[in-house]
Amino acid sequence: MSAGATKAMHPPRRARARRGEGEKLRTQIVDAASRLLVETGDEDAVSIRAVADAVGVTPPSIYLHFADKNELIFAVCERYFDELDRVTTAAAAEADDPVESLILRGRAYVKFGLGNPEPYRVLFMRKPTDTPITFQYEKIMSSSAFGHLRDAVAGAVEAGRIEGDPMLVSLYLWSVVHGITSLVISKPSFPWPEIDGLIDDIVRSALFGVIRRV
Amino acid sequence: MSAGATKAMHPPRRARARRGEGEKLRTQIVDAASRLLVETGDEDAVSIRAVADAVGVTPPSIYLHFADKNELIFAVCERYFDELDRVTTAAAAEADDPVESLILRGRAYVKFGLGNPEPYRVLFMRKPTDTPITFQYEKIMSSSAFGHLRDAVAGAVEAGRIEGDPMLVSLYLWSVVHGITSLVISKPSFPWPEIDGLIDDIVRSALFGVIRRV
DNA sequence: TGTACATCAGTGAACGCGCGTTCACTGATGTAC
DNA sequence: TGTACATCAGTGAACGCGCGTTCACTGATGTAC
Repeated sequence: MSAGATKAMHPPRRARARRGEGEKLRTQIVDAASRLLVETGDEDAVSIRAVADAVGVTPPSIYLHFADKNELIFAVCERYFDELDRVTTAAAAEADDPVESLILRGRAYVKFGLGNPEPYRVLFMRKPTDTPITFQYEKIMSSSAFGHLRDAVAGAVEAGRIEGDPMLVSLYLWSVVHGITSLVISKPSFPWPEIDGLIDDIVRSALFGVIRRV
Repeated sequence: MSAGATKAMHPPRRARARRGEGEKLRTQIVDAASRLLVETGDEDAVSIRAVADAVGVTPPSIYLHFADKNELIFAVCERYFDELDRVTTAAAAEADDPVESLILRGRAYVKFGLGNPEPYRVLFMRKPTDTPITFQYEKIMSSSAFGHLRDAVAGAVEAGRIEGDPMLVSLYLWSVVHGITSLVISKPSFPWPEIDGLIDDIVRSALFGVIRRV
């Protein structure tokens, strides 16, 4: 047994950035943290030490770019939040009909969550912390992704396809897609039916209801 | 400054149980853990040490009744899970009409969650752990509270008031109530409308849909 | 063209913390004789 | 009625762990003169 082989293998030390390129490390840190979050599927695995190790630097280097761990996690969140907005917007654009577009948007939301369960958990299922950062994050929440949903709903209401207050309907639809997403993430061993069919069924039920009309 | 006053005040040491009454401690431990969970609103605050302290015993005593921390948390979960089943069943019994009964059941579910946010989080928003215990818990999941919902939905379908597969409709309704409950718990700083009205609106939308019928 | 120097991009070692868990033990209490 | 003893219900002290964070430092690199 050769000495050192039993110890954890470190990736090669990262080459020091050239002068004026110190900001490169920041991006690499966020990259590594995102990768760790997805690969381990465990927020707790994204520790300062683990991230530093993944990048190939020492833990104190993280503090050259982030005031504390929260700020790093927040940077990771921001990325996935933007990505969620992108995929739902893209999906919604696939249909001209406002109702069909909402269905596509809902489906894309759930699929994003199930495809990125740990990021989704961090974004929407975590305990709210008491930092000002989190407050900003809440502001983001109420702008992009949710804002686009609200606009789409408002359009459907104006077109006479949906009835109700656009804000309330949007909160309702968000609840539905978040509900199934977070349940499947939290309870993978529950005997779920085939997932694509389930998503479709739920999104349609949300719009059309389940009451039998006589 | 009197010596000792600056240290954390310990509650009086618990009197040792009489012979044959060792099981009393078990109940007291679960009581204390539940209380801690609710009072601190933070699962992480429910540590072996904190629970032992709250009961008035030393940490190793916990291991006289629970194999590990997981088993203790599970005992606490079981309690709240039973309570959830109780309150939803009671609420549903308040109406004869099957649809109205479902509305009451849904409302009670959300109110239970918002009234016990940290227990609700532990029950339904946690990461699934890989212990056999958790598997049992999943079995419980599929029995009592969810089982009662499914029975109620099946009844409404048989009565011709609701259409669809009872299992799918139940999953759908669960998604809706879980969705709004968990969002409000996770995002308290989101600009929610008045909560009772919101719950009612969402539960009704879930049943009747939001599509305008021409 | 050469050299002193400020600056930048990090490093190495350590801090204190609270955690779950283990292990050998103790002292009160009921029971057998 | 008295005493030895097994059992029960705990205790006290310690273990190793990984964590976030801090602090004084180093060594390469570009720039001014």
